[in-house]
Amino acid sequence: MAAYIQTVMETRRYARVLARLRSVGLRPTRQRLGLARLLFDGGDRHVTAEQLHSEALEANIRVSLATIYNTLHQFTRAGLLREVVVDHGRAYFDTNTKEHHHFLFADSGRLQDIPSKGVTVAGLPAAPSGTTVDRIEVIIRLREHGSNQ
Amino acid sequence: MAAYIQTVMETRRYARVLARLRSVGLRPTRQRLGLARLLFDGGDRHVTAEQLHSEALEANIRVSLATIYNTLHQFTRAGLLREVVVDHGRAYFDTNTKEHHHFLFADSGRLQDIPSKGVTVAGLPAAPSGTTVDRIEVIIRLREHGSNQ
DNA sequence: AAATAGTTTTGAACTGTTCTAAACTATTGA
DNA sequence: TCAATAGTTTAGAACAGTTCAAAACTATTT
Repeated sequence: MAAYIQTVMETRRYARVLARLRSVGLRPTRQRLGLARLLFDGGDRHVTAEQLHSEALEANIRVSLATIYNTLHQFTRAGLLREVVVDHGRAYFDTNTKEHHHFLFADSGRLQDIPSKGVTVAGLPAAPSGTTVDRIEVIIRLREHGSNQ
Repeated sequence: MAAYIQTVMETRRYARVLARLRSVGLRPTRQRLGLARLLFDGGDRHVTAEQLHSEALEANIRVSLATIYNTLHQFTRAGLLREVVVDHGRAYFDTNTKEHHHFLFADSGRLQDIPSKGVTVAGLPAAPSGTTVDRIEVIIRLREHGSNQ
């Protein structure tokens, strides 16, 4: 019985992911389905391309790194992900696409959503003429104690 | 007379830059003096390593790119510069080391200080235990009109 | 089932940055 | 003033993350 329920759930998930890809005009290929499952099944998360790649391989989803990059960018363009800018040329992709901000653990480079809903940025000047605000990113850079410098 | 005044001013500037380097314990080498002049004579500015390198060459300050990187990091460690994090692994160094924020022109990658003094971030949660806030960075990502996509 | 349009792959290329070891230079103190 | 030293600079190789190009493959359309 447990196995049966498991199967039903899998089918549901599959259908959901599939619909999601269709709705943004991306063919539901084996790779994209697999990656979407890793990204969107479960809570919000942040991944780098490299991280997602190893996860995929561990989960027996055979994908090249180039496809990881393609897919992350396609998903981002489709609004399914949001790219977050952090140091040393490492891009994070965040499954939480709502306006929100981040803690950055400086030493480890790890990124974490800021839970509070109440964060606001006040006193901003108008966007320079000829431009519009795309989005506001607040990064709170943290220093971890113990392992100083 | 004009030439004389010019000379006096140059001497002053030189002395100031030199004192600055000494005060942070860096030997005033030809390269560091030259770069410091480019960075700190005149208003606040943002540069990438590459930019500063070409500027230096144009100004007949012969420096290797490796030294540019070394110097930018040394100056940053000494609190003379502040590193600002922007996309695609391009680091900007900002001569304005006071707490302030940035406009990022998405298309060109150009960075601009936010003039307003009044910007505040409210409603932040406490730093996770074991960490302290190093600094808060607000980046307002702008889309430029006309050249869409 | 064939034609097509879109996707994936490998591997090379590219960019920004760091590293290494040798050459060089400012500082110290005899 | 000169030699010893400690710190600095350099060229070039190495590296990491990312993008690109072209051929092989696959979903979709007919």
